[in-house]
Amino acid sequence: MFRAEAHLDLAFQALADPSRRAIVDRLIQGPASVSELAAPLAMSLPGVMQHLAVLEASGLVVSEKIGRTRTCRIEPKVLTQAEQWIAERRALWERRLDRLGQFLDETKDD
Amino acid sequence: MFRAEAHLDLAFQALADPSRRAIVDRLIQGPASVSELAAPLAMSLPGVMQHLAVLEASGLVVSEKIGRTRTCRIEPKVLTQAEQWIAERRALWERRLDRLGQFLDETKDD
DNA sequence: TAGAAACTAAAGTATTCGCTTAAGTATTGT
DNA sequence: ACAATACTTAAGCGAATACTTTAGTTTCTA
Repeated sequence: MFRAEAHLDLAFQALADPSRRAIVDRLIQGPASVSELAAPLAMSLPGVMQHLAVLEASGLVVSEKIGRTRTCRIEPKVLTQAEQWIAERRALWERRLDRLGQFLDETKDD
Repeated sequence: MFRAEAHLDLAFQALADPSRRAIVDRLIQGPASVSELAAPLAMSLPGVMQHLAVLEASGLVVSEKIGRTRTCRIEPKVLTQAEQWIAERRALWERRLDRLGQFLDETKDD
């Protein structure tokens, strides 16, 4: 059974962890190696690798290995999809509030 | 130890589950009781309650019990904060691409 | 006032998550 | 060739998740 929104599960799940958001933050500045990403995190290298695996599975990050170093970079498409899911809901919510306010205005003289 | 971004952990974590996103989707249309939220979900009522607890803990949803029914509604503030976290990163990424393109333009005549 | 309705609390379970340490495998510099 | 560098794999472990069933409590309604 396939769900169309399954990629949003992975994206939001990936963003739910502060270490992974820190990695995204770093990669926003530009590509980085695994060790560069690991340096500021109080964690073993395999721990960082596992976070990277989650980020890659979600499509937020892509990487390529050249020689002995793997270079990671942001793939903004999924970031945009997650943003849009929220933006659409917020827009719907605001539109509903508008209709509600309009209704109250129209019926306030009774 | 308190982290300023801890509420983002909870917000993204809450949004990472399809049942919880379905609840948010429903509440965007307007307030609903627990049973109304549970009806479309293939899950026991306590299961739905647990999802609601996660949503309330994240601040995405608030609820109030009147008589024997609890009415839930969306609280859009946290939704907006999550959206903004992503929007800021995407903006930074695009700004970086712009600078990169500009640099390449300025140095292309060699 | 008895019973149905709407939720709530508690406990159990299988799976997943976020780490760890230990032991690899390639690549690269001397 | 040898050692250092940069990652990778595997296994293990405690805590958190996502449910379940069972057994309540409170509040309405006939």
